[in-house]
Amino acid sequence: MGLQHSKVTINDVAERAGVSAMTVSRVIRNKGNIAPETRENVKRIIEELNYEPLSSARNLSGAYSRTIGIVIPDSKVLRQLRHGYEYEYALLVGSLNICKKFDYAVNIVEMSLLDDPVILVRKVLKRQVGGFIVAAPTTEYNNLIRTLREHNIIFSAISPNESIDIDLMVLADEKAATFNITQRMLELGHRDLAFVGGLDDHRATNQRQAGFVHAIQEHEDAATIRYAVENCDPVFEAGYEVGMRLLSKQRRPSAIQCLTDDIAAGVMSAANQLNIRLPGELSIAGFDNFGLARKLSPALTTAVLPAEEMAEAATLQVIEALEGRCLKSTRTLDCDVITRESMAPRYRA
Amino acid sequence: MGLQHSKVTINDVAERAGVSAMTVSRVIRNKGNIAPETRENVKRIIEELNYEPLSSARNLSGAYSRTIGIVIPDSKVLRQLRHGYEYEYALLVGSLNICKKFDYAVNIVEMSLLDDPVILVRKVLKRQVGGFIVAAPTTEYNNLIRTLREHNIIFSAISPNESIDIDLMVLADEKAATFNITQRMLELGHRDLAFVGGLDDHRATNQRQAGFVHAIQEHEDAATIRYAVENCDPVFEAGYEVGMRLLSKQRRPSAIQCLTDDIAAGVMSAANQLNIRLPGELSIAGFDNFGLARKLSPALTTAVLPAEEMAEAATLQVIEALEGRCLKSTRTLDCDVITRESMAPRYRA
DNA sequence: ATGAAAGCGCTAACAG
DNA sequence: CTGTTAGCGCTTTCAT
Repeated sequence: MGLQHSKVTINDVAERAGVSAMTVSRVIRNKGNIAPETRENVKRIIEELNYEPLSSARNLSGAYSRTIGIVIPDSKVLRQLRHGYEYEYALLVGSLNICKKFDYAVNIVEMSLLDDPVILVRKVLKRQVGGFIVAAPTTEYNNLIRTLREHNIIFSAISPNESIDIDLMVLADEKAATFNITQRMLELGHRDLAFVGGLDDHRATNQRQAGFVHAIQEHEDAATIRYAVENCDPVFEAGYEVGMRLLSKQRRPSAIQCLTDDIAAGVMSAANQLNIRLPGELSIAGFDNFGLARKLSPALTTAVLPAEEMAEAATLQVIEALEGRCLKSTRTLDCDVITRESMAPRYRA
Repeated sequence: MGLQHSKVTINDVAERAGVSAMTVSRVIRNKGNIAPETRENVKRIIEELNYEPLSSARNLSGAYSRTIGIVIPDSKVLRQLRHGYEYEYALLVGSLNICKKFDYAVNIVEMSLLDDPVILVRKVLKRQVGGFIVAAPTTEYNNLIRTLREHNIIFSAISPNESIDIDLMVLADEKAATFNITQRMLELGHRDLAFVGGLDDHRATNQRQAGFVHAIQEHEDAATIRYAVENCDPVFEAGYEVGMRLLSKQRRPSAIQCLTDDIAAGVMSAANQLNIRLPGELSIAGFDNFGLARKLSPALTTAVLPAEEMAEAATLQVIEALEGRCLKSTRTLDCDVITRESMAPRYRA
C-alpha cells in the first residue's frame, strides 16, 4: 500500500554510518557521551536518509511517552452550551504549536461530568499520553483533578479556581482587564452600571467581576454610582434574557460589562429589540475576543483572553515536568483590552 | 510515577483465562473462529482486569495503523484569514466522534501551502497515521492531493473542487440551499439582488453562486430581475468593503445572499454604518451557521454547512477503506436552511 | 565512547 | 478452533 512510513529504520542509519543502532539512538536523544565526529556523521546520515524515529517503537520500548492529552468538555456539552468552539480550538492550536517544536503529539480527550475520571484516565494513558492539560471549564471537574493528583500524573491547569493547590498552572490577569474597562466607562460619565454573567466558583467569574467592582469602589464618586451584578450562564441566550430584564426597567444601566462576548451579543440583541441605540444610549463591553467581538455592530470593546498563549505555556510546563526539569510553576499572562465602537459617553436625554 | 497505563497486558488476560495470548488477540479484534464459550470467558476476564490494548504495541506489530490524520490549514493561515476556528473544530469533533466508536485516534496535521507535502506526509506517516481526511480549503493544495494519490495513501476529501477524481469524497448540497434562500427572497418581492463572496475554483463558491443564479434564472420574472455577483475573500473585512461599495450606490440591492456568515456580518456592519435598516431596507442571508449567525442582530437567516457530520462521514469512509471494506464512495449531505430575522419583504419607500 | 543482548506488548504466519 | 514462533523499531541494561 504505497508509501508506508518510509521504512528507514535506526538500523539503516547505523549501518550506513558504520556504528551501532545504540549510537544512533544516543545521537537522536542527545544522551550519553558521543565523540563529536561520530555525532556529526550520524546526523548527516539521518538527514540523507530522511530518517524519523517511529513513535510507537519509542513508546513501546519504555521511554517516557511523548504525547500530551488535552482535556476538553465533551462536544455534546459544548453543543449544549452553544458558545462555539473558538476557545477550544485556540487551546488546541497553542498546544500544537509547542508540541510541534518539541516533537510531541497532542491527544484530545473529551470528557463530560458523567465520565468516571479513573476509567477515562486509564484509557487515555493506554494511548501513551504522558501528561495532561486541563483547561477551564474542565478544571471544575473536581474528581478529574483529584484522580490526576492521587496518581501523580503530570498535568497543568489553565485557569483553575483558587481553592485547590496545583503544581502547574497558567492564569490570566482577567481582573486587571475588567478593571480597566470599567474605569473607562466611569470616565465616560456612566454612573449606572451592570455586570452580566457569572458562574459560582469559576475563576473567570471571580476575577472579571472583581475587576468591575473594584473599579467602581475605587472611584472618587463611588458613593453615587449604582451598579448591579447579575449571574447567568456564559451564553448568548442568557445574555439576551438578562438584557431584556435589565433594559426594560424604568431606570436602566447606561453601561454594561459582560462576562463574555457571547453574553454581550445577547445583551446587544436585547437592546436592538428594545430600540435602544448602541452605543449612544448604552455602552457595552465583553470579554474573550474570539472572533465574534469585531463582527458585531457596533464592534465590541473587549478584553483578550489569550487562550492560545495560555495553552502554549501550559504545554511547555507539562513538557518541562515530563522531562524532569521543572515540577512546579505558575504563569500569569496579561489580557489586553481592545477598544472598538461599543462604548460612548453617557447619553443625556 | 504513579498510575502508568495499568500494566495489564494481553498475557495477563491470557494466563487468567487459561488460553494463549493469540486467542485473546483474536477476541479483541473479532477475528478468526473462536468457540463462543472461550470468547465469553475471555471477554469477562478483560472486563475484570480492565484490560486495554496498548496502541503502540498494536501499531508496531504490523497491524494497520489505527490513527487518522486530519489536514487543516496551519493556524498561522487561519489567523490570517481571521474567520475563527469554528469550522475546523467542528471537523475535528466529527472525526473524533467516529474514531472513538471504532477505537481509532485522531492526529491533527497542520499544513500551509509552503509545506512540502512529501516531507509532511512522510513525517506524519511516521506517527502511524494510516489514512487522511483532507478538508476544504486544504483540498485546494493540489500537490498534497497529488502526493497522496501517487503514493496510494487512503484519504477522504471534504468538499474538493470538481476537477479531480477522488476515491473517497464527502460533499454537501450547497447549491440547493442557496437556491431555496434566493427563491424565498424573490417571493418576498426582491428584484434587485446581489451575491457577495467567492474564490475561484472552490467548490463552495461554485455551488453557492450557482444556486443563487439558478433561482433567479428560473423565476417567471427573470427578465426584470437585476443581480450582481461580487467575488471576495470569505472574511468579515471583505464583506464590509464590498458591502460599503454596493450599498453606497444610488441603486442598491434590496437583498444580498452572502457566501458565508462572516461576509454577511461584514455587510451588516456596512449597512449599519450607512444607516440602512435591517431587515426593513435590506434583507441578508449567509451560509455556514457556525454560531455567529444567531448572535448577530437581526439574527441571520442562513444555510447549515454540516461540517461535523461531513467529517463523520469522511472518517467512516477512511476507516472502511483502511479495513479493506470499501475503497470508493461519495456521500452528499443536505444543507438545511435556518430562517431567522434577517429577511423581510421588499421595502417600498 | 561504543556495542550486544534482551525485551517492551502485540499480531502475522504458520502449524496442528 | 487454538497455540507457537518470530519479529515490528526502539531503548534499557550491562559490558567493554
